Amino acid sequence: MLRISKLTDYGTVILAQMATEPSRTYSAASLAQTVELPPSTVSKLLKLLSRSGLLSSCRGKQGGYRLAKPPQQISLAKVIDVLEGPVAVTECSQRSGLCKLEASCAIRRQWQGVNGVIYQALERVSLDSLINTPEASGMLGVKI
Amino acid sequence: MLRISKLTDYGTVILAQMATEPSRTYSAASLAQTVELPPSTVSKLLKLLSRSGLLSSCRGKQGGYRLAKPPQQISLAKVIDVLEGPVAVTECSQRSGLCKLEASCAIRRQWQGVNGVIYQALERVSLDSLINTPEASGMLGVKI
DNA sequence: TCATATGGTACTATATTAGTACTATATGAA
DNA sequence: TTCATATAGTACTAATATAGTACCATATGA
Repeated sequence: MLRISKLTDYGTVILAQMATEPSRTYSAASLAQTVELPPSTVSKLLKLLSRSGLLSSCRGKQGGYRLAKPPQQISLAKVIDVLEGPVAVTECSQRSGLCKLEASCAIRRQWQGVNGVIYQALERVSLDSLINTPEASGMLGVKI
Repeated sequence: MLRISKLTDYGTVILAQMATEPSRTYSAASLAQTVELPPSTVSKLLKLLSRSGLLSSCRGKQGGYRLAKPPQQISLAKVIDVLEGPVAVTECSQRSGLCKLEASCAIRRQWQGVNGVIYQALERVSLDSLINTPEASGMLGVKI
């Protein structure tokens, strides 16, 4: 499968929505309505994104969330990192000491190479390119 | 995280080991010993790999498993596909009808593009390159 | 002062993953 | 023929991770 979690997926949908009007402030409730997800789930995600600095927030009446940076400067790699931890295709590509096979493993370095390539691909995709690249084949300049 | 499962990871370790002597027949027990994993787990993986055609098997004395194809023809993408299902970074990149947001989702096509790039990277790595490319930076011809 | 909105935390339910055990079947050699 | 060896299939349990929800605290501005 090699899948990101549903919550991370939701997070990208929410951020992409916010990127359509980057200077606007969105309440959790209104975002939940537009992206058609449970308010509690959207709220949870917005809190996480805010705490990690991807969003800025304001409480009280007229409060809400907005992008802390321009959509060009927020990558999928960063979003994944914030919502589910660093991109690590295998245990050993995150940091050493996690996998007990490490010492005898013959292919650790190779997996790290693969991980690097995948990370780069995710880093090249910004919120901006997410909403302004209608063709899937236009992503990353690669034919699929 | 964006991680493959531990079992899939183990699978690549086992297959890489088998690729060092592609024509040899390995018993589950001997493989378990060399890769330092529980025999029952190794056995489970070998059964799965055999059933899906990546390995051929022979029962009885002197029996065991061997690669069904040359190491150059077995890719990480295929191994992942066999052990945990098709590479699908998001629900919607596997096939339509899985994600309820599909109709209104603005970024589905973009995720499919990202998925395609990742799939290609995994398809370019064969068991052969896994054991014959000591430098992580040599993987896929990309600097990391 | 009060409705609105985020901040933090804790909890529960569900799903997935990992690991193990057991029985059946095939092979080859003594 | 017998028996040790080895895979085939299945089912089960335990552990972990994920998803979803609820509650109360705190800040804001009309």
